[in-house]
Amino acid sequence: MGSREPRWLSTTEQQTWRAFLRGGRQLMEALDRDLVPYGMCLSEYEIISMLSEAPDHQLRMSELATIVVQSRSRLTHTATRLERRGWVTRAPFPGDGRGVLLTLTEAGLAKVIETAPGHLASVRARLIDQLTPAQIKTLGQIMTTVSEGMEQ
Amino acid sequence: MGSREPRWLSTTEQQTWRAFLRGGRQLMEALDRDLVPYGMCLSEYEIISMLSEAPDHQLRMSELATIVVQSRSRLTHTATRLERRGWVTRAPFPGDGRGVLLTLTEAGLAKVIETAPGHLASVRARLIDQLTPAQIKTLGQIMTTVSEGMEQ
DNA sequence: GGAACATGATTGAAACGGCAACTATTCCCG
DNA sequence: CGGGAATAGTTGCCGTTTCAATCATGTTCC
Repeated sequence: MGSREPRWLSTTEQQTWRAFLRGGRQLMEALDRDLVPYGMCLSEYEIISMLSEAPDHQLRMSELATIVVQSRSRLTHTATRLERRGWVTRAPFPGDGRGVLLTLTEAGLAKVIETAPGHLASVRARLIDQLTPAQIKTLGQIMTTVSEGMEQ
Repeated sequence: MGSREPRWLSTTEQQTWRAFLRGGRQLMEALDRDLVPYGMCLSEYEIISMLSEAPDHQLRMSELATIVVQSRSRLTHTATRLERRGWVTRAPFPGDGRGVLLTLTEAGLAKVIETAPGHLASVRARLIDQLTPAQIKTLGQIMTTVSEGMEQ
């Protein structure tokens, strides 16, 4: 039944898709590079940054994994590394013996505070300040749509 | 001189940035997952796909690395893997003894042709078909701007 | 209550990617 | 022309990520 010929992308669609791929890769790479002087990469910063905003600076592993879009296994490994650096600690999750609560330490919070301005400047320079307010708003709508279309 | 207080992101700016991070990660992850049945990941598909569009199905390593935004080292490793699967071959680059020309094999081309429709459907379902034509156009402009701001 | 199933997290091994060192070639310029 | 600098690519090592298997706890339902 379904046509065997796929619906190819129009010129505009293809340009958009290619620009998204290339631009996205370049952006992530640059943000990672900008974090090297602080001794971490973006995915690690995301973790301690999310923790710093959470109530009591703590989140359950599974919830955190969902927020930062990482596999449970990856978060386990990364959390172990962050723990070794003294930025987070593990504790049993109250009320559910399966859960683990990840908590930001004083040193971890200090690291977030130290890193945030530089990272923020990086995001501004490479993304936000390159766009008009209208583009920023549209980009937010687009990526929210994409994201929502992906949750299950 | 420069203010010590950074210019924080406005609510809209922050929402956009977070949605971009999350949505981008989710999208890339989904596209990778959709390629598993074909025995490759997105970054590998990009390589053989670009080769399939190039004159004589061949490109110089350095040029290809720039196009797909991968480090030379990474491309070397990946090319070796693709070579082992019989999808590409290496040859000296004519006219420049330092260069290496990567060529798509018959089998490699067949693999691209086999994979393209499914991958295309994936990009459509998860990104393109979720957006209005106006959004698609704007997204293209945005990501082109971001990309151009990053060259050099 | 307990068997079957689902969920949360960890583990170890293998695959992948980044970095720095290295080789080979080409370019630049006196 | 020749020596130093730049460019292209590879290599080995090591840190990171994935994958499948595992363990522990929770939930469901007869």
